[in-house]
Amino acid sequence: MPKVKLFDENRILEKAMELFWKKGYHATSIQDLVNYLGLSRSSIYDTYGGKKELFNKSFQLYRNTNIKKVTAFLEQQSKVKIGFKKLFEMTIQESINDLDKKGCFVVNITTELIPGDLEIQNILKENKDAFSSLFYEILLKGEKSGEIPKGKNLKSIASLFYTLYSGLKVVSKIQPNSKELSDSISVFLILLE
Amino acid sequence: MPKVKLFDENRILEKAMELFWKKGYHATSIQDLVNYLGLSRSSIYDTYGGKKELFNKSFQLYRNTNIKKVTAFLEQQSKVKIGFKKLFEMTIQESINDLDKKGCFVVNITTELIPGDLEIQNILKENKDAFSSLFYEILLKGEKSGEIPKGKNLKSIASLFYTLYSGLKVVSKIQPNSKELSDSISVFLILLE
DNA sequence: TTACATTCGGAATTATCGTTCCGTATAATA
DNA sequence: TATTATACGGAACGATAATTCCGAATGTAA
Repeated sequence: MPKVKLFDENRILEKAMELFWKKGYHATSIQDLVNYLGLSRSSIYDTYGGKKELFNKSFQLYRNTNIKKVTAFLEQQSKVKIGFKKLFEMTIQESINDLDKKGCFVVNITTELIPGDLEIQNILKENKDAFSSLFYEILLKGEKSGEIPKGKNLKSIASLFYTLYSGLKVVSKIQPNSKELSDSISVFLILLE
Repeated sequence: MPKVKLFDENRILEKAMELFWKKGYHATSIQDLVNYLGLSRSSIYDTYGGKKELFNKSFQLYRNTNIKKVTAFLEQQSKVKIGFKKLFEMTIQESINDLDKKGCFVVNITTELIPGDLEIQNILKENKDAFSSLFYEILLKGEKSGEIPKGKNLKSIASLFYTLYSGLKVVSKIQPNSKELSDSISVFLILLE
């Protein structure tokens, strides 16, 4: 009967995610994965399929984790505007703490695999829509509660949030400067006043 | 005495720039370059050094072209706020026209080669500073002329412009939507009012 | 204890990578 | 016209890519 797996499939998937996140898809070789995961080639192929399959699973894990994290964070905030402010401040702080300068896995993959990978492109579209919708719902809540003045184009602001978030994650790779980024966010959030 | 070069070194450099721009650094092989440039391996190596050297020269050409283009564009505008609006609209239109979905070479390389390439990281920092300074000078001009109300944090707005531009170039790769992006920019530019 | 399905590590395989080398073709000079 | 430095194309090179294969190790069920 089958010998039981000697490693935790999900724990290993997390590690694969870290490596693809840091190095990107093309620059990560199977040898890199063997070294980093501590698994042999055959175990990787037997368990996950191949490089692309392992990548897809890692990337899915990242997206699932992220949308859940952000959703939970925003929904537990009592004040909408402060919630978004905290979210952006958190994003900045994460970039500063990330000595590896990994940036955002989604942003990195957007620029690396488009054009050329239509499957990923569709996934990225879904991901963007999920975040835009989340932002929009929260903004709407703020409008209804009177926190955000009526008459604002909330759809555009939601879209703008995603765009700005992506930009932050690019710029943070170059040299994350806490004051510069925080001040920018403060200026930006005047749009909700 | 030396046979004269049969190809235009700069024209070939432009083509190399196109290919690295579209495919990124790692995903572009020498064979890809041989096919796309119409040159043999030895000609590439004799003329440009190697893959990295050719890439560096291509990337430099892109940055030089871009900063000059944007500088000239903004300086020839009589009205500062309309100038920025036109600049962003132009950026959106370029993304829509770009069926290759190349995005921005600088943004693509930022996410692909950081972390891992300190030389490029420094170049990217210089490039960001050049654009931020340009934006700031133009904003200052608008403030002095009375077009932009006094009391705004122009340094932060300049930095925000660069961040937003980067975000636009990421999001545009997924699915450039003229109305969605234009509306976002309109909302964003309320910050100058 | 025995049987055996499955995991594992590492060698083997095939393809492609970046780079170098070399014989031939070329065109400006003497 | 003869000379010759250089550009050129393509073969060759060693390194590394992704993937497959296989024998030894493993641990559960009979």
